[in-house]
Amino acid sequence: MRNMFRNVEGTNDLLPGAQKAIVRTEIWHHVEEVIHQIMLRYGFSEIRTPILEHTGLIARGIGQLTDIVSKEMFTLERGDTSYVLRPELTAPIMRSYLQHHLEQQSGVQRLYYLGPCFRAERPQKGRYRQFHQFGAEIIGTDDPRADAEIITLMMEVYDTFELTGAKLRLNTLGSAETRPKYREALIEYLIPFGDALTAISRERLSRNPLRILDTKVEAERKILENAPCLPDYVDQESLSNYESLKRLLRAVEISFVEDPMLVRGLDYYTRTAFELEYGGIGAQNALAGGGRYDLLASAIGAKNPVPAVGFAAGMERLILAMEASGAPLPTVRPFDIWIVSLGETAGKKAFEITHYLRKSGLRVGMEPTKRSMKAQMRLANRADAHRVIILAEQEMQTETATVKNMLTGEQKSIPFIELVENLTK
RNA sequence: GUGACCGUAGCUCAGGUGGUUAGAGCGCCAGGUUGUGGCCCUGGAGGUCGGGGGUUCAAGUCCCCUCGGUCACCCCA
Repeated sequence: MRNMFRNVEGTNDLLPGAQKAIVRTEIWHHVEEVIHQIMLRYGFSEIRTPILEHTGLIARGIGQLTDIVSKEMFTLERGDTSYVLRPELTAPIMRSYLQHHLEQQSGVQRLYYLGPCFRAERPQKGRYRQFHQFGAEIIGTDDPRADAEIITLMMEVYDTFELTGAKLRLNTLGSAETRPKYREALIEYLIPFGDALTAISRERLSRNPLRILDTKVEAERKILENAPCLPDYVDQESLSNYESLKRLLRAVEISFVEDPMLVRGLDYYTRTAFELEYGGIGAQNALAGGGRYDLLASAIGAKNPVPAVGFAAGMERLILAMEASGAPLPTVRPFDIWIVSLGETAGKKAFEITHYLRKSGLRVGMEPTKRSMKAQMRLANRADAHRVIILAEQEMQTETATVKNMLTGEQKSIPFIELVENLTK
């Protein structure tokens, strides 16, 4: 044990039958499958981009001064090129959209994704160095109906998993033109408090003052109660878009709370910003977040602006929340048949029968060992097999298989040639 | 990056003030049924007590260092 390698800090091995849902492969299969189905139903198509991207894309897309870029990236150098393990997927998807000229396709693009991301943060509950995000983007329109559609899609996922008690928070960040005005007003308001702010907030005051808004420090929250309100500084068009969005959400009975303090940690967001919050999965309580990012395309080199809106969600946090809330988790499909054999000739026959039963669609198990019948029966029982086929000397002589129903204990003999037909009917 | 707590069998954990061959439950394997599971009974395998150093006649137990884990700050999905 002591000298063995172990998985890298902040990463997880997913195992079959694991106790904790978050590392159990069966749960992941189920959750992924449901997400694919929902995305399909909402008219979104899957996009898969590489895990490796150029560092420059991420730095320019997400913003040089953001925490993600300034201290949380896994970068690797090779020759004189710098690569990064993607910390999120919105920038890579916009890169791919631009690179492949998806704007030339008819209509807006509805894309979704699901895959691993990497951030070099200190791991804790709900936060890992390799984690998995799924999300969706609507690229090519600034219509508030797209914003509403993204939010309804996101909510549909959590509804489907019967997760109740999540809180949707909503805000508008305004346009690229009005944001600086609010920024100045906020700085002006906060400067007199000087020492009352934490060191971190004082630092952010010059670099990224909006982030102070979602501080957890009680004293700072109190100071912020009378701070200038973001929506008051927002331009007329953003405001009317925001009103439209709220009307659309109310029309389809999506409940939300407006939170003028809500901001996002990535630079590319404008106008709509939202977050889905859930207590009970530790300090990392954001299940998903997103918003409009009309500036991203330009930031990474597009000639013309490309309006877009999307959400990103954490798989681990979703599973953690499902587990915490007692939402139903999938069970493992039991075996239809388990094959038990004694002796060499019966063993060969067992292999053959296993093969043909599997070809006919049944889930069939057997263990290629020479263990006792008792031991093999125990395995069958543990695999939750409905029926067991027993093959030993007697069966080989009569060319019939003994088939035992594990629920009733009842046994019958079935000739080898009728076996597949008999068991599949 | 900072801090707190925790590292004893595969898993969950017991092991007052340091003292003979380190324990339990679950799990695993085998036997109780010369070819039959679940329940029960019996037995067995499995541990350099995270690692290193120190104090001591004696350390799982005390001290130091180190590695690992968990949670929190921060940040965000």
